[in-house]
Amino acid sequence: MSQPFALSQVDVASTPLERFEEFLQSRGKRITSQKRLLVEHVFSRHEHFDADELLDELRQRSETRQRISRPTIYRVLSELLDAGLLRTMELRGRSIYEHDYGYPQHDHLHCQRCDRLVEFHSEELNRICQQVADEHRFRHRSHRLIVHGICPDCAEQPRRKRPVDLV
Amino acid sequence: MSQPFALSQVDVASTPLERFEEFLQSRGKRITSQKRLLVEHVFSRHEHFDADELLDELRQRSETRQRISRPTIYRVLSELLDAGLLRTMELRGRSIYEHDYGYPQHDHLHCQRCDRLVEFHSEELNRICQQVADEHRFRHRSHRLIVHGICPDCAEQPRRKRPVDLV
DNA sequence: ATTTATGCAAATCCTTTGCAAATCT
DNA sequence: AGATTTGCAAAGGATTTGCATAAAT
Repeated sequence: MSQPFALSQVDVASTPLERFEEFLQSRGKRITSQKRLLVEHVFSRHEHFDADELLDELRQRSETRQRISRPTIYRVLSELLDAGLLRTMELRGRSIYEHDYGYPQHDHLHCQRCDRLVEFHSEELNRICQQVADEHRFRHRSHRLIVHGICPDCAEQPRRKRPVDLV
Repeated sequence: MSQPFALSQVDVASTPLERFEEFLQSRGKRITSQKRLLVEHVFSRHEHFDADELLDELRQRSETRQRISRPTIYRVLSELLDAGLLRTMELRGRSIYEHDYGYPQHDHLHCQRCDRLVEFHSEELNRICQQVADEHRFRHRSHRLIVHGICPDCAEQPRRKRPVDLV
């Protein structure tokens, strides 16, 4: 859970799974069916999710009768963070994960009513972060901005309670 | 834990405690010695803190042999959030609280090595948040930006582990 | 007198860990 | 074979809740 992983310039891994396998190899870690299953599932859609949702979804995929346990979910997620394939943020006391490989840096709008997450990108914001860090002589590594508010849908139909999914 | 609290235009409460008392009254809640103690302690310094630190500190203030229990800490903190006197953010899986009354809106630089928090203010950032919300037709309520990096001190003495306090 | 708040103990929720058995390389 | 990984059960840490008692209005 620490050192950044630098891809060697020679081999350019293309799929998340390939990249993950390289990462594992470089660390002397092993590739298992659970890890493959999890990575393939996670990168088959571009959605935000938490550990519980992942666990449920993987258990429903009966095709693979390969069950994956909760501890393993957490262990693999942690490796994926180390590998730079996923990013995480805390929302309502739980960790929310999202792709960090092959997707541009972005931040989020969060609907306080239905929990919806909408992504946005702002170069101007990146500039500000860098500038603020410089001013305080911080070495800038990353940032997280969440704009909290009410989404258009919820603004219309007032007061329903978190009806849907994390998009 | 919800409705924004609007101060009536007539009486302008000045101290946090006064404002809290007004809030409590408006909700038919009661003012107790524990609440007073907690509010006075919290607003006697302008620092970030978590529930545990607060509990320890209040227990050391032996002047008041009024002990305050952990559940009560959490209950009062929650009221203070509702009252708009405190704001909170999640850091390393725990809630960090800070003043939200009498202090200008600001965001934070966070040192990933020693956990130090440094505040900064940026009008430009506020503008961007408003603009992004508008673009997505969100009703903007608030935002949270944390710039993660390494503070100047930690950059010098590499690799020591979270030596200090949350400033 | 009534109603809300407190403190205790226990429960919850999310996440992590110890350990023996199973799986990679 | 030898090392890592898994799954299970149980532990952990932060926060919340049920309930009887204490305190506020």
